[in-house]
Amino acid sequence: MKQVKRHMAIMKMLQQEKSCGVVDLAVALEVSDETIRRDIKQMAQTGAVEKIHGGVMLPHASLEPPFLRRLEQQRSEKQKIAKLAASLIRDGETLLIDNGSTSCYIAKELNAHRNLTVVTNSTEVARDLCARNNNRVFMAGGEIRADDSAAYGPTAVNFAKQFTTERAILSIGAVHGELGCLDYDLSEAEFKRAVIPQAASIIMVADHTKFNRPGVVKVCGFDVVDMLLTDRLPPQEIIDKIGRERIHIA
Amino acid sequence: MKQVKRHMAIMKMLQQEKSCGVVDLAVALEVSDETIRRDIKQMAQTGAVEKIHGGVMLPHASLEPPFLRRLEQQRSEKQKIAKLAASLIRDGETLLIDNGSTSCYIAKELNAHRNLTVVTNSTEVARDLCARNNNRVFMAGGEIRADDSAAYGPTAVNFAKQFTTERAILSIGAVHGELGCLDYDLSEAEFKRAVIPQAASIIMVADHTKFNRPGVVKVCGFDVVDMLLTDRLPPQEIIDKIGRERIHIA
DNA sequence: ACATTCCATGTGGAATTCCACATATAAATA
DNA sequence: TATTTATATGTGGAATTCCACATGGAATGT
Repeated sequence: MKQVKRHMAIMKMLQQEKSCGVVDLAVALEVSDETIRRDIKQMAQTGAVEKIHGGVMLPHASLEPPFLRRLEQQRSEKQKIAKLAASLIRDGETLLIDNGSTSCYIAKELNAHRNLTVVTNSTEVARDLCARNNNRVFMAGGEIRADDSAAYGPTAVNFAKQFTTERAILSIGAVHGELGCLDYDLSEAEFKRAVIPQAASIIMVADHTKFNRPGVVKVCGFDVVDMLLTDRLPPQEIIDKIGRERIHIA
Repeated sequence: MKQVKRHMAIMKMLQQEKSCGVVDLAVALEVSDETIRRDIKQMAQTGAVEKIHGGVMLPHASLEPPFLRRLEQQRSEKQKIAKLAASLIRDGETLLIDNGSTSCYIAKELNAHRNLTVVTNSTEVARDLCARNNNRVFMAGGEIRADDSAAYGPTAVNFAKQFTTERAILSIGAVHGELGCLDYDLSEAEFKRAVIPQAASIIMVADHTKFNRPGVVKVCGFDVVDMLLTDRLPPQEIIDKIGRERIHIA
């Protein structure tokens, strides 16, 4: 069984059992204890699970399983994209970062940057960045969604609209050759639409599984996208619409 | 050397070294390895430090050392007060919880409660409670202070003023027989003053070290306090002012 | 097709952690 | 004061984790 499959399997088992032993997992997935330990180590680094002596458990007081699962999907691709994003950002910039699994990785990759000014609706991003390197963090208020512990709705939108930033980094749910940038959730889409005019440069981040997926809510066309950060070259029609020079492969 | 002293010593050493080995600590503090491990275990439960194989380190992306230190001071007292607070709260209540070390413990103790509606300016409290048991959490936005990752200022105040709750649970910095309830920070005091009229019942939480301390900013008199939760009986003049029946000892 | 490189996995020994029990010290009670 | 109770600390053995190295297989390049 492949590594990625195992990680998903471990996540699934954790939702039923809330904690699993290393030996049990090794037997169930037919690999050595040590391999399970290495799996666990990687997953713990991203915060998807928490290590305990002799096994794993879901993180103590943290995000809901659906979000944790999204965090694990295409993890290595998202981490590569995050590294690329971090390399584009210089110390002292002003950023708007919305909520999304890739955004969480970006926040972690920005751990060496200094004097950033960050506007976000994600408690994850806020907590990661505010305690570091003289950054300033402005967090949008509102009702915190249990799913991903981020704020949406008019309060969050109005808060974010106060700011003008050099860049906005947006995790997009789907990129479609005909329809442009789409999302699955209305609140998320509305938040993105509201902040797009506030940033001088729009950076979309999306791993390759987002290409030509069936999205639900339109966020924007390709014309507003200044950069698309991804892990593979998208289908030709998307390249034509965005322009090859604006697409950066991690 | 006493347990509490050791914990503080470990915190201090961590700020210089960022990670310490169990054996090194055991030698330095002249106790057995196992004792250090037990210390570490307790401290890790509160989130003050993070366990690693063979030692401890500061939590990956978390609060600043000053707040972590406050979290460790009078830990067992604060935990007792938190348990008492949790026992007073019933499922389904609406609460306002401000930021403070005791508040963080209260949020953790509320892990079994269901259907709570919580208004807070603390990302710690918000994250702890939003992912649990069908709670609804409303987080105040604004600039996030690096020290304790909570929001203060007019944005946070105006947000909180929208709500009316059954109880407000406030961590108070100092309780003075003459002056009433005081705080050390103007922003914190202003936030508390703003939310006091919004709650039907005001619960102050303060461990015994807060009694007759020299506070800086006045928050309110004793007349608005419906309950004082603490770990020891305060000096007589405070008892007279608040009324014995309103003081609850954990 | 072959060689090379890279990454995932398995293995054994050393270090570390956990657990149960014994002992010592402090706090509470009669 | 003496007795009890609770809490903190030390000890030894079993289980667990880490680390370095060896092996196998997949991807890449020539």
